[in-house]
Amino acid sequence: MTTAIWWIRRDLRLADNQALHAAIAAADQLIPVFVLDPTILKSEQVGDAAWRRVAFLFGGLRLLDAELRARGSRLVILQGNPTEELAKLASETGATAVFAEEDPWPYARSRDAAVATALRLHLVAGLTVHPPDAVLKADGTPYTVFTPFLRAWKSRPLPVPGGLLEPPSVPPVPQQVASLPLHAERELPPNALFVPGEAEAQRRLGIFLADHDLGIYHYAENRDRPDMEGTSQLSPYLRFGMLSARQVIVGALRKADDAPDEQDRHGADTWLNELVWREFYISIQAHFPETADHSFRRDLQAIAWENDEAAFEAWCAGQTGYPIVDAAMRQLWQTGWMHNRARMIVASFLVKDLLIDWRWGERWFMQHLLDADPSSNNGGWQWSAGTGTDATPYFRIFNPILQGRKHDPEGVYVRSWVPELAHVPLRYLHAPWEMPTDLQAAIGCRVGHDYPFPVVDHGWARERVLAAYARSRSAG
DNA sequence: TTTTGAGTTGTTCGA
DNA sequence: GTCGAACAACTCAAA
Repeated sequence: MTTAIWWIRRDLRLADNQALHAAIAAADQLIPVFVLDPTILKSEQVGDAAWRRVAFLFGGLRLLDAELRARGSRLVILQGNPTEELAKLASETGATAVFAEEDPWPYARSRDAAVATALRLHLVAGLTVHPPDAVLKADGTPYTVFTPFLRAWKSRPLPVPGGLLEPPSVPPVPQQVASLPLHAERELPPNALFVPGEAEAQRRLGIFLADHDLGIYHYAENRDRPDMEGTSQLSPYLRFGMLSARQVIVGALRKADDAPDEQDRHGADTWLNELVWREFYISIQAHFPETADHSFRRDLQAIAWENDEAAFEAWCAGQTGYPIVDAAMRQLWQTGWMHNRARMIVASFLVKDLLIDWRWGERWFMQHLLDADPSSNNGGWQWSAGTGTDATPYFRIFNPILQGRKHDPEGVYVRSWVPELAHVPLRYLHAPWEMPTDLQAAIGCRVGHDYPFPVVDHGWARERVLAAYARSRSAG
């Protein structure tokens, strides 16, 4: 009788789970384990900032437990240092091996290295369709520019072994193994935007892939409109592995192949590209772990950030006086999610307009986004800051007024998240300080009283950040 | 080794 | 209001 441990980390699913399959193939008894790691939970909890993520995770774990019980198994919850907890479990049960999905996040790698010194740890691919070492340049070094990476990625055959896509039957758990209860500080409200679980993830994927005005075929036209539900909103599910990258990418490729016309195919292609961006940033993190807390570009490591605490608080609270920025930050605070276009706008605003270190924004996103993934979040912030892998021209600075007018042309997004601006005429909605004072009084929205003045003048801030970047570049 | 083409997502200004 | 050019130079990838 051999016993194996399936160590679940960010792959909360039964279908298309290569680590689970490898574990099943190796053992007669299987112990599915999730270790509540204080290092992760603590670092994510500043105040109770991460309560929503924890609640989403715990909800997902409970549902995974229910799915396992329906198959005669169950989920074992442990708490503490993973090496100690797993070693203890292995000695109690006689488990001889641990199977887990590979994760290139620097903390995950050091954690796994520690576990591997104590136990036979098998790390199995699955976080991405193509593991970081599978997409390399001809000379064996990693890509650092997206487009060539995309070409190479697409030229690789898609590994789709048969049978993996269906949930497997799971061997039983030894009787004596104890599990801790899951108590979240706060539970997700019943009307939460995101309901956890593999079944919900599959349901949402099915809806996005179906033919309708807000589906994959219209993604290319709709994706930049935060006032519409034109994106898949699958990111929290990918983050916790309630869906596999392969399930999603196979879906996108099939829809691209089946597209009735060129425009539909373009929609599916555009969405696929976004998924390849995820793979790209995971590859970057695997090969350049130092970029987790440093600019990828060395010449931009010496920027003299302003780091004004009060300005940062205004940004966090959605009180900057720029409506599109405030709408987005309040959407994040209230739902744990933010539209992708809005992420770019608030990131550009924090870094370029407020001249605040991109790491501050990165941390805020990590704490509040349900989908916060170290690789994608870091890559996105470094891209916005212009410090990342794809050198964006230094002069690409978003104008929050123009971005608002362009991407929220009817003001629906701003009005739904910034209710004090609900009655501001569209003409002034993205620059309310330009409203005549008698109009402000008439509609009950006095700028400086009911809604803040801009924390910074965009034109002035633009010159300031250009100068700060120029100084760093000439110093480096 | 050298050369060549290209690089997610913009803004501003002046005609 | 619309349109095209300027905004710099640099690094990467591949031939």
